[in-house]
Amino acid sequence: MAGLDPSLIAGLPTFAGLERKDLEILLSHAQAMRFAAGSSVFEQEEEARNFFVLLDGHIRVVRTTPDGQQVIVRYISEGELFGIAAALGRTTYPASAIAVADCVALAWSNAQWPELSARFPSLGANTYKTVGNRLQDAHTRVIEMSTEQVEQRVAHALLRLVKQTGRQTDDGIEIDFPITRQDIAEMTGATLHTVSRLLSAWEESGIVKGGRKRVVVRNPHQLMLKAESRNKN
Amino acid sequence: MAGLDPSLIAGLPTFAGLERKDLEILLSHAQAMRFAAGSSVFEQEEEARNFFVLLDGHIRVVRTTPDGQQVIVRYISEGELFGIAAALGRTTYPASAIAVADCVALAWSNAQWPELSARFPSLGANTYKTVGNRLQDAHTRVIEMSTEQVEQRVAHALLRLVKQTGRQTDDGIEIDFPITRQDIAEMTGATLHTVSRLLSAWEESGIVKGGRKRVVVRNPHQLMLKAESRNKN
DNA sequence: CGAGAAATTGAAAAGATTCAACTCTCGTGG
DNA sequence: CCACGAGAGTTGAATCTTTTCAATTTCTCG
Repeated sequence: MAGLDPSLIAGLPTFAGLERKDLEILLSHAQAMRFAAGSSVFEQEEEARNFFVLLDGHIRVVRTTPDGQQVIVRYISEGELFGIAAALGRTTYPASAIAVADCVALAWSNAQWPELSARFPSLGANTYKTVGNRLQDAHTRVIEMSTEQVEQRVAHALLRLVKQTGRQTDDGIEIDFPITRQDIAEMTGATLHTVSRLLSAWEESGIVKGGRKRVVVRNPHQLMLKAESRNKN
Repeated sequence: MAGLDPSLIAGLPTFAGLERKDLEILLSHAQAMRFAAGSSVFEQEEEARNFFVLLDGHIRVVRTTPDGQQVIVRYISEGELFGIAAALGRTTYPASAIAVADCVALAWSNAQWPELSARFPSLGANTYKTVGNRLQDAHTRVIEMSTEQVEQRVAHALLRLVKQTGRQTDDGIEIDFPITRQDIAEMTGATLHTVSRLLSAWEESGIVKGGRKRVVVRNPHQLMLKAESRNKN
């Protein structure tokens, strides 16, 4: 048993305020796991056994309605916590998590949460701060869906993705994982048709560049304008 | 200083698992406050000084967009926590809270949260469970807004209000505080016109009974049908 | 190279909003 | 005590955004 290296997680906000020694203790309880692109990390309604930190890759969190419609709750990127049902007193996962690229994650048993969070108060504080941000995000999304048109919502969603996972390329900033029009539709409460039309129009005016499962934002500033004003530009 | 009676809060889920003695300690740190109907408890963006438990009355939590549009985040009823920014590491309130009826609440200083939650672990656990439920609620709302039509969303919103604050009357179950069509619109991302038309239609078929700032649900079962199926009944 | 997934795009239809006018209700002040 | 005025609610008609339906095209991966 070689043990995991503390440098893996030392820089992450989740573990801010912890000593090197604490990190080693934490890691001694963790298990590294790999997930191939397209595979499921956990399923909605399943009994929550673990909580995770994503070390590499991208994960899509999806909730499915009783009648089979899917809504993308969020994308998780490197360094983020996910599957933290335990910290919120839940025994099942409220959504499914699917690897959209090959992923590496650290997993802790949920049974250890009370002990770990008590032993390392900053871990608890950091986690709850994350929860607070997610609650905030969810409300922001409710508000966007209430007050904005599809065009603005799609623009906002792209901007968020770019901010979260954008990778600079010659063409502009590319979203760093495969994403379909259907995915964007499921993030924004639109249909893939409407999203496709919007992206086509934006490509026309040089704001974005599309591709199969690819989106590159060439002109973030113009996209921001689309996101802000309810008037057509 | 007479001190507050533990029986005030003894039955509330938030304080489950605490001894009478603990409750007394907690109450010794709390301050009772009254808010007249229509008055503000705290404002969005304001520095978060306190967190609260509502003992009596009803509170509307509202977020306002930069361009002045309002969205109702939730209604708080008797026994519920609100303004719990501190537990999530926030220093400002993310929304405003307005008393929709005369209210009595207990307030604790946010500065005391770390101490209190450390001293009474079940208080912490209960609080985070509440947070988990609210996160869940917010996601549910995102999903509703993504996948449902206005009619279904309004039906769901009414059913939730009835469940949360319904009061049995001769006519049916009445929502226990003054609520306008505009309010319902702000909860569902619709316009007051559409809400008014829906309620008129439902009144026609005997499902609800309206009034100035009043809604009575006469036939919850039929309303559930409206909430479920995307087909017109 | 072929097949299936992903994307595009036109046309028709539907749902909800916007605009506008009008009515009702209730609390207040003369 | 009653009238009045503002807030709340209703409803028709026009308009607009988005969806739905349908037909094609394009891509890429095995």
